[in-house]
Amino acid sequence: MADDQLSRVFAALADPTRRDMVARLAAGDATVGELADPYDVSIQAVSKHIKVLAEAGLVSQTKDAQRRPCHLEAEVFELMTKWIERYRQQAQERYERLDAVLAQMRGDEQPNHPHLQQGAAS
Amino acid sequence: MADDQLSRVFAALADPTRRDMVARLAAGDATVGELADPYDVSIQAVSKHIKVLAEAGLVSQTKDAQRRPCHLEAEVFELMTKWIERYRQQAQERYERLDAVLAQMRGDEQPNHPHLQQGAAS
DNA sequence: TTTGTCTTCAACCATTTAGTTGAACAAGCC
DNA sequence: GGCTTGTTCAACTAAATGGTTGAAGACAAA
Repeated sequence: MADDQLSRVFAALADPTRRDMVARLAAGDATVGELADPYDVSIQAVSKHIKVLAEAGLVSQTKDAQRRPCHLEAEVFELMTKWIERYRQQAQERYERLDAVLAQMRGDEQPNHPHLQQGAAS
Repeated sequence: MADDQLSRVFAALADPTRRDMVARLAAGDATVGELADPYDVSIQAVSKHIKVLAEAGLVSQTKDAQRRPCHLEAEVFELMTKWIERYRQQAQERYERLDAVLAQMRGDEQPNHPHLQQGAAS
């Protein structure tokens, strides 16, 4: 997998177990053991999942005696939404532009949107 | 990998090459060959990437003679943003609640943390 | 019909991933 | 000190991923 953060975040959330853990953590911090409880896999496996989430910057861990409470880091979500929004919006605009062109082709002669340009991507 | 759509979408976007293709497609439809052009990998590899994006519902392909123009399907983005927003918001609220509790424990009149700028607790 | 272009399929290889078990480490409890 | 609890590390396995090359399918052009 690629080593940039966005890739790590998307990859981390591509696993339903890990998304589930994020959901759990959104409701409140939890230790590794507490997080592992609902699942039918070894605690080591859960520990690995948490490591993946942590390396993506989605959770942080602190120390409490032997325990390692996990905390959701919500800021990273913005990294994703920003990326998503950029292209969602761009696609939306393009769609609307196409719509205008279709309207024009349908015969109305408003000379308003003369340029349907498919430039190279950035 | 898990077989639910959300997993497929996240997994598809975990690859920078595929994110790049999405960016390209947001600017306009493109054939497989056109998409492959900027990259240093075989056209078959690109074809596979497109297949992954298509199976995630991010891209659709139509027919134009031998060509297979790819089109970005922006609706799927909403599936992601919905999931993300849910937990981002939840975590944010929890954070603010915690903040209020801390303020209360401090016994006092300063409702805000220094690092929590917005959302005056009321 | 033959040839060339665009794309996908199939088989293969190297690397990564998600899981396992067993051992180790660290801190509280007796 | 010696046990118990919570977590991680290490080594291993099976499956998935991203890449390759070669062949084949589908269509256009000659």
